[in-house]
Amino acid sequence: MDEKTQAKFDARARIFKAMGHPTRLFIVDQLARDGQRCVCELTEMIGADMSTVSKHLAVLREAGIVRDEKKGSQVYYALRLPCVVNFFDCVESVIKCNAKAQQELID
Amino acid sequence: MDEKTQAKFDARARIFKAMGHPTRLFIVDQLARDGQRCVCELTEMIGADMSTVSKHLAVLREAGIVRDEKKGSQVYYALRLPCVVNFFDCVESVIKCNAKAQQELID
DNA sequence: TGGCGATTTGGCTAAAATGCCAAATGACCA
DNA sequence: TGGTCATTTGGCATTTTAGCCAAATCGCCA
Repeated sequence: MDEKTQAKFDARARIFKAMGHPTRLFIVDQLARDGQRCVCELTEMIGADMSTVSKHLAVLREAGIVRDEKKGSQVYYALRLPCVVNFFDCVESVIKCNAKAQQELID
Repeated sequence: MDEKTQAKFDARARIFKAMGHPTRLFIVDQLARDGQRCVCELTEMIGADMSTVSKHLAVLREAGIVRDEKKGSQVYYALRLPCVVNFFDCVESVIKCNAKAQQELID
């Protein structure tokens, strides 16, 4: 694999890696539904330490998946590109397909 | 986050995590193009140890993204659901959007 | 200005992911 | 059957991630 190809797949992988955590996917899902949420709202929904949620948000931000906007002392996050939601349909198909294959092993 | 929600996002995250590595994305891309490839072909394209490639393929297989088929002494891998390729369009948009934002910082 | 609430950052430990080598397994052919 | 090629598995060192606490920032209002 040449250097350019490597760089291309590195960049792509960074996006997937950023989505590859249940808490971060939950955040993406929430933002897709509600448009925007502040850190404290997300923290309450998730039920983890706020510093943990803040770090997850930083991962998403650094990957370019979300953007942040300060409003007074609060910081609101929103999806930068709504298309990331399209991922979920296919992911659900994979999960369904997995479940079906599991079932067939049992039958 | 209740237990059921947690499980749902765990399952989703597993798929993204499996795609979250440049070598594995390269494999997915190749399989999307060529339909199927054996381990030795992929190993040569990637230029890593065959055991490393085999382990990456195992990650994709366990996530349900690829399936394997033995043909004699070789093992061919293929995408289980072609829709995963749709991911790439949006990922490219995010990358383009990131590049644009970077550019604007410089200007 | 002092203090409070919201958020981020630093630091630390435990867990998971990577990638190589070496060894085991499996299929095939002489 | 012995040998060889393709693949997987085990083991190990190194790096990266995750999540908590404590401390530092930042904005705002009395």
